[in-house]
Amino acid sequence: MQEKRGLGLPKTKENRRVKRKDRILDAAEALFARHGFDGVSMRMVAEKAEVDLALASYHFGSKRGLFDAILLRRAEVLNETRLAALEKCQLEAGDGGPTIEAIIDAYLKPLLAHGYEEDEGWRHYFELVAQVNNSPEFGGQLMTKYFDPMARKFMDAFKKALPGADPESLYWSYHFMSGALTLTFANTGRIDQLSDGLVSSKNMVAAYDRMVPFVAAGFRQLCEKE
Amino acid sequence: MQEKRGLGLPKTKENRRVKRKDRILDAAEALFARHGFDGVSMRMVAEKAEVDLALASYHFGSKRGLFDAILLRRAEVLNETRLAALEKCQLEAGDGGPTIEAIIDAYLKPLLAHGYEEDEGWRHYFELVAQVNNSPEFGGQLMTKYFDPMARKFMDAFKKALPGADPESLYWSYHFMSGALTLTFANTGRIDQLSDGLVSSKNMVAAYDRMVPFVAAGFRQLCEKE
DNA sequence: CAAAAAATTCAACGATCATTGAAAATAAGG
DNA sequence: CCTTATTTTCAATGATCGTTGAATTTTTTG
Repeated sequence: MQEKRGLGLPKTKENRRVKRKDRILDAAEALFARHGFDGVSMRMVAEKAEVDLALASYHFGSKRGLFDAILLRRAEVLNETRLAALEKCQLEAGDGGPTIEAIIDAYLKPLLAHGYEEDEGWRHYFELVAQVNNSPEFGGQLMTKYFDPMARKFMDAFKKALPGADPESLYWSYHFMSGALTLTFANTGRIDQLSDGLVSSKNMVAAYDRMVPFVAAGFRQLCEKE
Repeated sequence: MQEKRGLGLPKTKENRRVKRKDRILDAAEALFARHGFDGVSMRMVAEKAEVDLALASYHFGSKRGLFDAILLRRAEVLNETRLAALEKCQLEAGDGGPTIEAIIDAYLKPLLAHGYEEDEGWRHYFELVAQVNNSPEFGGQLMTKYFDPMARKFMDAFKKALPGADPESLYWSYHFMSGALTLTFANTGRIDQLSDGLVSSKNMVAAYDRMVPFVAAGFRQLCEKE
């Protein structure tokens, strides 16, 4: 009911041309994050994005194509930011290499870097990744597809920081970190209810401040020699 | 294609009457665990359970009713087992109360107790809980509904074992443990791929042996006074 | 400005969805 | 054995699903 095409202020030219694809991505991202792949219909996406039903299929080929485009869009940004943070802390550390805390920090902090508090798009994206990561159907292959090269670089850094560690323990430690991270950013409100409102799941800085030492201690306990 | 009604050996009487409801629950549990609530149709359930399409609606009222029945069925068992393990370790510990490791052990070990390796039903259930736990739509309220009283008893035990700890840190620590646990039991195969097959996500005992010290160290680092 | 290309709309396709009322079959109770 | 209650089947409902071909509009290109 908003405005019919033609009338209303048409804004700038590209505000109507390229913006439609992005509006579809943003709307679908929010919906997939909340309801999962099968809980969202193309009609819901079209309505939320205020575009014609057929337009998403035209731009992305299929519902699955739309889903993949959403995952890819921010994965590229996130991977670059994480790897940049890793290289930065490696350069600063010198020969000895960075500490466990510094590596974990490089892994976690980028999630808060892209204006997490302000940009609901990133919040939706992390909620989506949390669902994908825990999906037995697609979790393994999709996380591998979009995050593996980045994750392997971090694994190498951990190995160097924890010389002589049991490799299996290293991978499990990373896995535990991934699980803690994704549930935290899943924004389910669970911790709010369990703590009777004492803890707010919206306060990601508070969660971040605790996740780094928590995970670091776990890594050390499990992987530190002697 | 198995056997049509009437012919074939009808087994005992109740083997055909009550067993149908259980067959529906088992089939739906496996399907929901893999595809999520919206990824499963009543027809898929009926086909897998080898019953008529209308039977699940008759027994459980609706698709959502079926879903809730699945969650509830094993939640009751799991909560009892966990609380029994908690009380047992509290009795054995005496006045000083149990250690962090003992409490975490009481929380984690019951997942392996119900014949995890043999009983695929429990494996499916944990996969389902992993998805629910990370679902922004239902995660918070469903986990609260089915696991809150048990979780609060464990929180009390943690508080007693870590006197003077910042309450917020305690809740976050529990949250991180929950995330690590659910992702591990989600069985996504992610860790297999990341480690090039070095680590098998099927080896839950290996994961358990590492999760206890990992999480315990995190709790201590974050919540131990001194 | 005209022609070509890209983007958008419209209408419809066949398939599948969850649910249900009525009929049929089975089990339980007297 | 007869009656009643429960369970199971059957058939159909209206709704919604993802996708698509053709028509129309808008943008780009020459």
